[in-house]
Formats: sequence, structure tokens, C-alpha cells
Amino acid sequence: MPRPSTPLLSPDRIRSVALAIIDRDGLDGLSMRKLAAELGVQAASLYGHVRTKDQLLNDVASSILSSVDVSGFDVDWREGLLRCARSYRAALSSHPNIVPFLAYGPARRDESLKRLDVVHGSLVDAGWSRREATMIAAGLMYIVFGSALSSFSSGFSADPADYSGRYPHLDRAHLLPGVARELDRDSFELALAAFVRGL
Amino acid sequence: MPRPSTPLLSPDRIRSVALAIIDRDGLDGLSMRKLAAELGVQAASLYGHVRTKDQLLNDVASSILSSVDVSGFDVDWREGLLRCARSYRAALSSHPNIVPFLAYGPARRDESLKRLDVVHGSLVDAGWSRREATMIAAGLMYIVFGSALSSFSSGFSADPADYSGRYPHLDRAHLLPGVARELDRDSFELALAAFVRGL
DNA sequence: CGAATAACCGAACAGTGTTAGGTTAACTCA
DNA sequence: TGAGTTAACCTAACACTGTTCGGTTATTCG
Repeated sequence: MPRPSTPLLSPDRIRSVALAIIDRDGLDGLSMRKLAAELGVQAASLYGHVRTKDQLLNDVASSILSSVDVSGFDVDWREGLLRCARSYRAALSSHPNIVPFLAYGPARRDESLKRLDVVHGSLVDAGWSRREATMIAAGLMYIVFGSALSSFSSGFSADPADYSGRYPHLDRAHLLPGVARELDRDSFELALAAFVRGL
Repeated sequence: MPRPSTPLLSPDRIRSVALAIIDRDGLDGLSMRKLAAELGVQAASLYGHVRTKDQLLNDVASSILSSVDVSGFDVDWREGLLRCARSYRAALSSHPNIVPFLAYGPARRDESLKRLDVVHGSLVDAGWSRREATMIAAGLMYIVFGSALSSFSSGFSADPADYSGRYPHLDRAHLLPGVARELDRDSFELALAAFVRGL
């Protein structure tokens, strides 16, 4: 196929299909050849629109982070922290398979830094020292990313035999996958509330 | 080379060299061929001692987790949580490159489950409901794994130009890598203290 | 109308995890 | 001691991976 009348590819289309594959097949399930195939194209063609696979993943990551909401700091810093953490987690948990990539280097993406700048500035304005502000922001990220790795409740096996006998206090752990989503959210809310209250 | 007089390989030796490579070159820096080369052997020979690369990584992970200390629950549950979290983080942060792998599925490794069983049982004995115990354990893991991903302080650039101007409140972010270790530990302690206090 | 550019393709390169089949040393047992 | 088995390594290959090079053709601009 030579140059088509109307272009088959665009950065937007590539990003959205890439994210769909990641959601469906996991992070390892995304290859440039598979991505190209689903776009009706050969792998080499992607490199006219995307610099590298890593860059593509970064772009996908940024688009996800753009929904993180730091408007709560207009109210007060506690509300800001809560709202930021909740929207951050919501963004991550709607695309759990990309979280391991995201967690690698969140501090170099513009979408992350813009929001971190607001958080840090608001905390300092509220009277925290710069060092404290940094630590509070870090602690918030710990809870957000820790919970978004989400491999806690949902990481358990649904087979009772994997636990009964061997782990006396985990005899109901096989029930966890069934309530994973709800339990993960409640665990996150518990950790977040305790953290913000304890500051 | 046929069968050598004294075996060149053993599961132990393979694991320890694998971990050394991961510590030195990162998780992606470990390949079966490189591992074999450093062991003075061809890649295929490894498969007489190791089922798959994934299994090898799991074994390495388990050996790291074996140093997590849950003895603090003999004192009381707060002390148990603190000591468990600290030793967990210490174990992870001495091999930061393997954390992304570890975070994938901690709930299926025997070394993890044995300790989780103690944590859960101790919390229930202390009067928490089973559900609360699960959520508290999850929250603790959030902070441990979130902080061990360690990409927070150390993930920043050391070049001032990456921040000044664009992010007004992050004008000293380039100093973070220099104090990353200390700041990460303090942030972890802050989050941990706030969490345990807030329960 | 001619030239430049943009969009795609085929083929290749070096690397990955893993398997099959072969070779030889060391061990086991009569 | 000698035969047979097993264990430990090897080479070669398979099907993948991300990425690059050079080629072909449709569109667009001067």
C-alpha cells in the first residue's frame, strides 16, 4: 500500500488504540506490531507519527493524568489533598494496567509536575515549610500509587485451597477477588483519611 | 563444554548473580543470556536449574522478602505495624530495581502470605474486625510499596532549568536528588506515623 | 506542470525467552 | 571393573521484540 488518500494514522488514534490494547491485554500485551495490525497498518508506519514506544507510553500516561483535579486547594489544603488523591486514584484505577509504567518516573512528566506545583505551592501558602510540603506530597503519592498498583485485594487467588490450612488467619482470603474493587476503594479511603487526619 | 567436574551452576548461585545484575543494571538489564554469561555458561544451561525467568524473579523476590520482620506484634499491634512497615521498606529499598516486579503480585508469594497471615491475625486478636484488619494491612502496603517505588525524590532531574520558570513553586526541585535518600525515608516515616496515629 | 513532501510498506538487524536434541563426564550398581 | 543411567552442559533454532533503512506512490505547493 502506497500513500493512502486519507491518512490512516494520527497521534491521537495511535494513542487511543494503544490504551485500548493495554486495558485489554496488559502492559506486556502491547507491541508495536500488534498496535499496527489493529490500526490496519505495518509496524514501521507508526514511526512516522511516534518517536519511540517509550514516548508513546509517556503520551498515553500524560493523557490519563490530565484528569487529576487540584481545584480543591481553593477551599483549603485538606480538601485539596483529599480531592487530588481521589481524582488521581480514579484516573489510575480506570486504567490499572498502565500503572506500573506510570509509577516508574512520575516526576518528569509535565502533566504531573504542573499539578505537583499547585499542591506544593498551596501547602506552603497554608503555612507548611517547603520540606514539609514536599514530604506531604510524597506521602500522598505513596498512598495513591500504592493503592493503584491494586495488586492487593485483586491479587489474591479465588481458590480456597491456596490459603486454608497454610495461613490460618487468611481462611477467607479467597473471597477477596469478589469484593476487590469495593475493598480496595475502602482501604484507600481509610489510608487517605488516616493520613490527612494525622498531619 | 560437556559435563564439568564440579557443577558451575546452582539455584543459589543463579539467584544471587541475577540479583546482582538487577541491582547494577536494572530490571530490564537482566536477560537470560547476560546472566548465563556472567555465570560462565550458555543461556540454555540455566533451564536445567530454573523453570522460567519469571519463576527466577519470583525466587529472588521471595529471598528479599524473607527479612521482613513481624515480631513487633508480640508487643502490641501499633508496634507491630511500625516494625513490619519499616523492615519491609528496608528490604525493598536495598534492592530498589526489583520493586516494580515485586509490586505486580505480592499476594501470591508464600513469603508475603506468611507475614500477612501474622499481621491479619494479630489485628483481629487486638479487636479489629476481619474487614478492618484487611483494610489496615492494605493501607500499610500502600505506604510501603508507594514509598519503595522510590521514584519520588530520586525521580527528579538535577538540572535547575527543568523546573525554574515553568513551575514557580518547584524552583528548588533540582536539589531533591541530592537529598533523595534522606527525604524519602523521612516522607515514609511521616506517612507511616500519620497513618498509624489516625487509625 | 514539476518538485517536494508525506504516508505507507518490505526487509532487515540485533536482541529477547525458551525448547529440542546432542555430547560427554560423573555416578550407580552388578 | 565395566555397563548403563543420569546430570550438566552445549549448539541451533523458533517466534517474538523495538527500531531503522530504502523504496514506492499519492498528495500538495510553487
